[in-house]
Amino acid sequence: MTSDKSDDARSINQRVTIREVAAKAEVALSSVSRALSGHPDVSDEMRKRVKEVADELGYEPNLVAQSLRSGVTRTIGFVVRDINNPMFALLARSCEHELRRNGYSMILVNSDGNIENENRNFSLLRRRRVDGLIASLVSEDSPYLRKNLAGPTEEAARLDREVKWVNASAVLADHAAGVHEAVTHLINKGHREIAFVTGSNNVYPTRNRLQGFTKAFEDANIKIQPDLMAIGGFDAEYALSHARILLHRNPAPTAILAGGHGALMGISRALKEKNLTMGKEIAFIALDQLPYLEVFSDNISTVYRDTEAIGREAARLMLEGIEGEAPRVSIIETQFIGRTSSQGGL
Amino acid sequence: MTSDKSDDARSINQRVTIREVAAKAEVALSSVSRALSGHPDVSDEMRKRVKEVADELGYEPNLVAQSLRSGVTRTIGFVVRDINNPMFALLARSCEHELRRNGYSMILVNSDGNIENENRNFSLLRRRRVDGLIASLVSEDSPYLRKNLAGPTEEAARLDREVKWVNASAVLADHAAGVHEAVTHLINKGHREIAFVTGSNNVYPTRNRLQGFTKAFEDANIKIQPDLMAIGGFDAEYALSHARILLHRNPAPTAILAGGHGALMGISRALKEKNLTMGKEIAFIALDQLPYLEVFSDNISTVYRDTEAIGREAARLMLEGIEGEAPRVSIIETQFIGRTSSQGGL
DNA sequence: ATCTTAACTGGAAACGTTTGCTATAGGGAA
DNA sequence: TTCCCTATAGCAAACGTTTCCAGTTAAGAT
Repeated sequence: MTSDKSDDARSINQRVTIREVAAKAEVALSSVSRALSGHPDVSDEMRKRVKEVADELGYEPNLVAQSLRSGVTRTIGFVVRDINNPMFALLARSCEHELRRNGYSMILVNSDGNIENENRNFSLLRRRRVDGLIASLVSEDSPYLRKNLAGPTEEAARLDREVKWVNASAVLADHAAGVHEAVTHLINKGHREIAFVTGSNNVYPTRNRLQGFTKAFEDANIKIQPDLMAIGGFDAEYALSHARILLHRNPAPTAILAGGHGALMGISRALKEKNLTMGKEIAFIALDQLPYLEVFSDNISTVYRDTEAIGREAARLMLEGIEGEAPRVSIIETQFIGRTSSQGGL
Repeated sequence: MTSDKSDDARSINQRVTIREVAAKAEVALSSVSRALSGHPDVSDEMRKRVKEVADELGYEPNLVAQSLRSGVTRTIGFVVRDINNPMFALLARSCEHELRRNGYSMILVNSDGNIENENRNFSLLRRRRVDGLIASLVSEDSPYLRKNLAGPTEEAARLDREVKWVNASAVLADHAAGVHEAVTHLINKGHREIAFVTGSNNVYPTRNRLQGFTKAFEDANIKIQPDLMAIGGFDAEYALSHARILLHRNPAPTAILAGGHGALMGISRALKEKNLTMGKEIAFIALDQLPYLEVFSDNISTVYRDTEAIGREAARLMLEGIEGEAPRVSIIETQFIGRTSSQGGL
């Protein structure tokens, strides 16, 4: 409870600066800077002396001043579409880890699915002079995008988004492949009434999944039934209301696909309402391996992608870009993992 | 002296500074600064003119320079014990939201349960001159704590940790109350062999839960059985191996408590191995309302606390502290929520 | 012995803001 | 008229670094 006076005056007052180190070591400011930053033009003697004094005084360089002078903040902004999706937590985590391993910090901001928020977030991060932006955009046709992605001063990397006119790095998952696999699996088992609930198609993952979905039908020479597709909302409410409608259809769907976290939540609630069990009365596949599924719902068939790899890869692309390398696009593969929830339904 | 060439280069590559705004508006630097920062000593005419020019040039203030000059970064560091625990994701999210609402950014760093990492994280954030630190410490007796929490220059707030000798704000959950309620519930139903798997007691939540646990036995005048308590590890592996041992005990436990995310994972795996179903052969209670439980495992009895409120409250304490108010401790209540998993077992 | 060079070291000017101080103009009071 | 405010505006000095440039010294080359 009692604050200690045991430390010297320094800890009560301001922080130690390079100037004080220089004074105590009786050398020039510039020498301290060079000694501490590993500059070659410093004698061993000098480096040793300065380091000793710096340690003794508990000197900790001011990154703010360093940034101002050097023009580099060693900070990356991470703009996330909607952090309610636990997928993003995982992504952010692995990305932060990789960045910090390379001496960068990450500032994470959440757009809450709102374009205006997203724009404000970009602006904030730009004012903070981050060295780079990693973004999972709310929409690929926001009116602010041009301003926010075409900035000349910082690197940009997109997470699972296509923006044709901007030449920045991106990590894209090959959703289509996994979805194709999953749907083909269902078709082969005899399913014809396959429902699909997903977010809006103003972002790449939705469009890409739809491609996989329709291609599977085409390849099987089966006509797709548009009224079994609910495309438009990422939230559980959208999914719940549309799943209800789909389940009342005649003929009822024998299988149902959830295009992400919100869809998964909404659909599972709708199924519970009608007392339908996944893998029994209806086949179910989650088109994303949400992290919480590992814990309890290990019966759920999913389209898997290595989310941590995506975060790590995004960080790598970012660092490469900062190093001056040309932007590139990295594709992460996906894979259907059949478990019991995709059985039954027929 | 810089040449025309470099001036050109600057206007293409570099960002607009206050100096360029001043030049174009034909006023002094200081006037631009005052006009844009809302300083009172500025005529309406001046403010209007400056704002117009600033907008026209797309001026965005350099927060790095502002920070250096003003000594304030409007950034809070959030040091999290182990981000693998989904609890922390939720916490961080609500905290970030509240901070940003008040004009602050958050830098989140993960200690991975390691004291050395934690120390490095503190050091990094201090070098970044954050205005405050919010920390869920790895341990309450780390040797680095004195250095890291007693800093004179930034505010500190603790998340669910007791450190008696430091006078900083804290948010503490009243785990004991909820656990007491839960255990009393079990005792009243006739349980006597109640097992408890939890993390190590070098942090407050473990100790506090233990208090509630033992008090419930005392109040019921029943002797506690120490060999039913596994205290020591936060990870699922620890919980798994100790749950196995506990389940082989004779007499076998009729109920089992999980003291957090890792314990929950480990125990549920151990139960599955022995083909025991929660709520049937054995009663089960999670001493934390992990966020993923809402999605699928809505049958699990828990001790609930409002995690988002904790994050929000931490942010508030931080902001209060920055405003100059005295540190204070905020208690969040907990509550036993009985569902089907805590039935059976007898 | 003198010149060159190499290996440092120190001084001072940036980086982009904020802010204390001083200067000016115009208006009201004396 | 003279004097003193008040309301603005501008100048210049910080903030804590890095880095360019110019010295200094000692050693090697001639």
